[in-house]
Amino acid sequence: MMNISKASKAAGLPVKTVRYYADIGLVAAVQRSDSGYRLYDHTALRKLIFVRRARSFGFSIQACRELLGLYQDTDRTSADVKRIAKARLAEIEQKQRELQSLQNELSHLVQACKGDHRPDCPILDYLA
Amino acid sequence: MMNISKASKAAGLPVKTVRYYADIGLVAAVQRSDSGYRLYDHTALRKLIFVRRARSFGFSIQACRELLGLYQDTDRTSADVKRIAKARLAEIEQKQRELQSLQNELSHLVQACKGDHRPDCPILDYLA
DNA sequence: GGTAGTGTCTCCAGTTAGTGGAGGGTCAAG
DNA sequence: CTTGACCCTCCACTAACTGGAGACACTACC
Repeated sequence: MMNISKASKAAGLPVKTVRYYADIGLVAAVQRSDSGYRLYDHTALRKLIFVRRARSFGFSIQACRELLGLYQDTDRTSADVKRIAKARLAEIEQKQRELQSLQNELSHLVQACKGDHRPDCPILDYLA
Repeated sequence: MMNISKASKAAGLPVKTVRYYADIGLVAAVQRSDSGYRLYDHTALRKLIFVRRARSFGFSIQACRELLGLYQDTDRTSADVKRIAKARLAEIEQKQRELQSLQNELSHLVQACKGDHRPDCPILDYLA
């Protein structure tokens, strides 16, 4: 069991955000210490990490709830799990394609630049 | 020249958002019609598309301003352009790595599921 | 020329997902 | 037993939209 700052460091999230996720019932602390401190275990930590990654790609809190639900709701049929996961996977793949094209555009920009002290950069005409 | 709804459709953004970007001076309309309608051209459209993609990967409006600035500020030295673009490129590459690992996790989930009507799914124990 | 329907305008209020800070209790070291 | 780092709650604020009201504009058909 670890307290909130250790969990937040390990998850790569601000303490404030971890507390917020607990408040809205997204990732609850496993329990409270006698003095009221939130306590997290390995499982809760994994959920925090999962949420951080999912959030960083624009999945909404609601979508994160659904994704976490995949792991937890034992009343769901296997087919339900698969359907939801597949839909998200398609979104991820779409994001990956768009990210690739963003990367291409920027790396083209970087390579086209001589990187010297003159203000001319071939790409400056690109949108002109 | 096209009006706002045509530009927004072509850019894949809601009209409201395009108007918002104009309001905050991120992507201005090229001009107004006699009746006050915002008018966009090909260049403005490219900017809208660029912003949509950048935003969808968590670049802030401020970061988008900087990225668009790369193309437009002819007072910038080539070295400045390169430095800023490189920093963003590193961020993009980091996002791509994280996206990959998110995809792995989900596609593992999908493949582990038989997709039948029973509630058991091998992954349900993953976080239990 | 009139009017229905859609598009556009501004302005203001609400939402999502946090973030900052005040005010106050807790714990471990010296 | 005090000092510094940590934790708590609560409330206000921010970023980036999003929805809706009220009003003007444009197209198209009668």
